[in-house]
Formats: sequence, C-alpha cells, structure tokens
Amino acid sequence: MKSNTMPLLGDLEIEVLESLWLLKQASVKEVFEQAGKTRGISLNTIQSTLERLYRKDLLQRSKQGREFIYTPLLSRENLMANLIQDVFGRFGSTPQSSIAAILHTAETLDEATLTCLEQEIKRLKAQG
Amino acid sequence: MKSNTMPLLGDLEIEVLESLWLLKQASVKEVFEQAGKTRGISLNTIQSTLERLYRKDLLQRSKQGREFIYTPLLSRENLMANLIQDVFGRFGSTPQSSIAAILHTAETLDEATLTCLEQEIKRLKAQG
DNA sequence: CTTAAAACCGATTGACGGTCGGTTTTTTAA
DNA sequence: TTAAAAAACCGACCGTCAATCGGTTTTAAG
Repeated sequence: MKSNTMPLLGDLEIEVLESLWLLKQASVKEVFEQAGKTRGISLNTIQSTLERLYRKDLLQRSKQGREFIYTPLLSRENLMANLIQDVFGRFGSTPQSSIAAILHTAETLDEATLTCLEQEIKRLKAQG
Repeated sequence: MKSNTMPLLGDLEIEVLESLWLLKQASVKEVFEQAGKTRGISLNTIQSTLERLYRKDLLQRSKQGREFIYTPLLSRENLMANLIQDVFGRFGSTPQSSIAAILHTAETLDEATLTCLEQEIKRLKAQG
C-alpha cells in the first residue's frame, strides 16, 4: 500500500500551471506577465515555482536561445484525474467506495452534464 | 474563487480515520490498539492526531466516564467526495473538465463497476 | 482523599511552498 | 575581444503543518 502519489501542489504552482495550459508553452518572463504581475510577486518567485514543477516532472523545458521554454507534461484533466486517483489510493478504498465517492461528487452536476457523463461511460464500456 | 477547502490530511490521520470507520467509535486507547501498536508510536501521538482531526471538524467526541469517545462525522465515501470536490475547486475547472477528469479516473475501473456507476447516474438524473 | 488513568500543554523535528536577494553563467552587441 | 544585459542558479529565510512525545494537570473512581 502507498503507491503513485502525486506531489502536493500549492496555490501558486497551480496558478502557474493554469498559465501554461493557456499559453501552451512559455518562458519565465511570459508566465510572470500572465500570473505574477497582478499578484505583485517577484519574477524570481515564478522562476522557483517553475523549477519546482519541473523537478516534480509536471513540466518539460528546453533552451530557446538564452531562455528556457516550459511546457506542461499533463493536461489539466489528466492532472486532476491523477489527483483523484491519489485520493482513492490514500484510503482503503474498494471499487465500491470509489464509485460512491464519484457519485457524491456527481451530485453537484447539472442534468445535461450528467447525461454527457453517462454517454461517455457507455462509450468507455463499449471500447474498453 | 478558492472555496470550501478540506484541511490537508496526513498519513497517520487517515489511518486513524480508517480505524474509526472500522470501529464506528472508539477511545484513544482503542484507536491506539488498532492503529498505533503495530506502528510502534506512542499513545500520545494518537491522542494528538485525534485532537487534530477533532479540531478539523472531522470527528465528534463525547465524555464517557473519564475518557473521550470519538466518532467520525463523515463516511469514507463522503470524505473522499469532498476531497475530489476540492480538486475541482482548486483548478479553473469547468463541468467539461470535471467530467473529463472523472472519465480518466473511470478508465481504471472494470466493466461491472462501470455498469454499476452508469446505473447510479441514471438514478441520480431521475431523482435530481 | 488518594491515586491511577486520561486529557492537556508545549516543545521539537522534518517537509514543503512561497518568497526573494545576490551571484554566476550565457548571449549578444559594440 | 570584451562589456553590458538578460536569464538562470544558489541559497537563505519564513510560515505552516503533520508527526512525535515527555511532562504536568485534571478528573473520576474506589
């Protein structure tokens, strides 16, 4: 027990990820413009945060001239899915309790979205 | 933005919660027997952990003679659902990305479980 | 009223996110 | 070739928080 745990993510880390999902890829400076300017924090803080996310294997980077260009390695949906998996993994959860938890969560969704979810599950069953 | 965040839970806290879900309710000593003995940690550590969970509004307690009896306020499924909600809440997630994340998660479930989930969603739509 | 059991208090340690100043490296332009 | 500008890198500090436990106080039971 105790398996593929995603690293914990702080608020700034998530905000930086959101910027990157929006921009597809960006330099430190560009992320700073997008996420740091308004927050009133230093460019160095953004730099450190990108570095941390990189060390956590959530970003890829490559030198472009003199600067690094960072790219997310997971989509928002994928990352969220991993975090949800982690919730399941941390508890002694059976498939039963997993679906129960998902159900509780689904309670907050409107009918149209539920229908969509239902369709997708059908599709998943058909192909899986 | 930034809403009903569940407090973070450590590994021991979860183990203690698991004990309580199993025992329905228990004193410090009983939880210690269940979760602490094997781990080789002090009874005081269990005590502190129960106290922390209590302060986090995850447990209820009442004096029984000279000791407290602790009871979980949420089922495992409910707690997991809250944590999942938190994941959604922390990201700029639309209903679309939410179901996408759920779908990714559902990929790991077997067909029988998926069918069950599908039925439950139907039921939810019917009554909601 | 004594005493054993339980609760309470407070201190420590180790991670970790956020924050930034200062130094080094690198690139580019003079 | 070298000086200036820009970016990366390093390391420090702070606050928070889970885990841990020793020692003191409270409490209730005999």
